[in-house]
Amino acid sequence: MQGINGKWSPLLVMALAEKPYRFGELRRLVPDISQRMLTQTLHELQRDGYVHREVFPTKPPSVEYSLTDLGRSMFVPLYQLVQWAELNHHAVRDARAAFEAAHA
Amino acid sequence: MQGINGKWSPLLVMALAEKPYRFGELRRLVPDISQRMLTQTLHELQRDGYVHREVFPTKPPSVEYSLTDLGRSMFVPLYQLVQWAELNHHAVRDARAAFEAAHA
DNA sequence: GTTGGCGGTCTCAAAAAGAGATCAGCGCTA
DNA sequence: TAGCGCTGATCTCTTTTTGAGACCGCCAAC
Repeated sequence: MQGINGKWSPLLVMALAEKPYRFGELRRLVPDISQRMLTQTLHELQRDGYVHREVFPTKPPSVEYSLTDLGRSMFVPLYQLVQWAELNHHAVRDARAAFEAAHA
Repeated sequence: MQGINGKWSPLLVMALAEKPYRFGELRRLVPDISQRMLTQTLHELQRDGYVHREVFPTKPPSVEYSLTDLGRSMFVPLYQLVQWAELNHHAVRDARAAFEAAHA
């Protein structure tokens, strides 16, 4: 499991799978991510070839991030895992509640 | 993506998918994990219902960890992602090398 | 009687993450 | 023309997480 480490990388890949987004849009789209971690995580995703970064010379300059072919190909199995999580998060919640009840 | 956070959880789930293991076996099986993180991660996996912990009153007592049904069901999409990573780690390596060459 | 494996816990240093201020450049408005 | 805000970052400071390693009681083997 290299590259998709950290809790933010998968969220960003999932967001960018829909369509390219700009920095500020991602910031609003991914809740609770700090500007610092957004910069840093996007940089790593770009370095590892998952994400393409393009600067448009508007005023002020805007920066668009999009998935590369590699990023899109990872989205396929990543999406399966996210689907599983959405189907089963209730089971995790129940297990956690039962566990904490047992250890009261 | 709840529960499978941290870099150790997926590795432990992958290991336990093969068969149940004891604490010391997991320690040897998962390279570079510290005893501290192994204890802590197994505890979280148990709390969230992915892993079952059973103590056998041998001498000294042995503790066996195994996947629950929930854990096994997560293994399915997790395995897909690991497969993808194994097929594409070279692309990531190449991208990283190219990136660092460009920013030399 | 000393050594070693077992499954952990405790302490302390290092690394990572979060919060918030700051930056330059330009458009807008007062 | 003086302020204000938006852009995508970066810098500093604090808090959280992780890693490294010592230590624990128990017992079996040597």
